[in-house]
Amino acid sequence: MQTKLKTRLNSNAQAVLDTVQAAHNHPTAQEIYEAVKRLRPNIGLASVYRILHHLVEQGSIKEVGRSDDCTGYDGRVSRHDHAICTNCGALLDVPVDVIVPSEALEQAAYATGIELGSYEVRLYGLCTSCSTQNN
Amino acid sequence: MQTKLKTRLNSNAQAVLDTVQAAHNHPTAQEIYEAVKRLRPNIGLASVYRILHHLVEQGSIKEVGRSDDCTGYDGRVSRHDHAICTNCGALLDVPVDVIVPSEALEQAAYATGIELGSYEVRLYGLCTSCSTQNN
DNA sequence: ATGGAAGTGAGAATGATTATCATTATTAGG
DNA sequence: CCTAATAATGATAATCATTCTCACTTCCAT
Repeated sequence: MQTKLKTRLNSNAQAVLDTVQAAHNHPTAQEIYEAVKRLRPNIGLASVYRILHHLVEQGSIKEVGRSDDCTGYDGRVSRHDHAICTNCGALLDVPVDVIVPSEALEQAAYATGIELGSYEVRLYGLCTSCSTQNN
Repeated sequence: MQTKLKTRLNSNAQAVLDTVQAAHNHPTAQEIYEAVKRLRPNIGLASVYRILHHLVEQGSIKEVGRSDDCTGYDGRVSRHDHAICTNCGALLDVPVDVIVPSEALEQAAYATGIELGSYEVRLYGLCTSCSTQNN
């Protein structure tokens, strides 16, 4: 059975949330663990995972898939798009909204039978450093 | 060092490619392995993984992230969009193209510094079966 | 045939994530 | 202030997809 955290965050959970929100990249659980340990040296990796799941379930943070096999976490929960480097796998936030015409969204949702909640645009290409260095 | 397969596919690689292309869902390496074993009973899981990587590198198939932690493979390599159920994690192909205005794409690419190659729209919401069963 | 390169399958190793469990904090009553 | 119920914790083991290793086979070109 899963442990059910209370609504009010305790210090460990708060430290994890702060760390994720402060991060600009999309840190892995390991990276978050290492960062949080500076504030709360006794925290265990298992707790970090537990807290991250809870925060995701709450909607306070979001999961993002990464090119390597591990999961990244994102403190930016509002709708936004991503750019993904097809060479190095970097995952970047797009700082402007990519607007998709609502008719196109509705038509696609209808065609799949899905009850549309939100959407995301993913841009694939070469990031700055990968397109610069010719390899 | 990685093994370098020749351009012409041998029987194992051909069987894997056929299986992925025949699949309508987005099968995992395990599922592909089990399906291919019916045609080539002696094939090993490691070979399936090797061949899948090779086919991806060739551009004959594509990887897709899945909600569970494993990777799915897609025989449909042309540009298309996906619908993802936020409840059960199902990943569906969108049978129509979701057109994003090219100005929006270019602006976003410029803002991130990425050299744009392609893009994908992801629709999030409840799939038919999940929205029907009220849970 | 034959020699080398490519490809193979079995099983071990890896590494992220999850489960287990005894211990410690926290809370609500009394 | 006790105290008992409950929630949370950290260490560790277990899980599971994927990758690595390596001896063995296949496949050509000579």
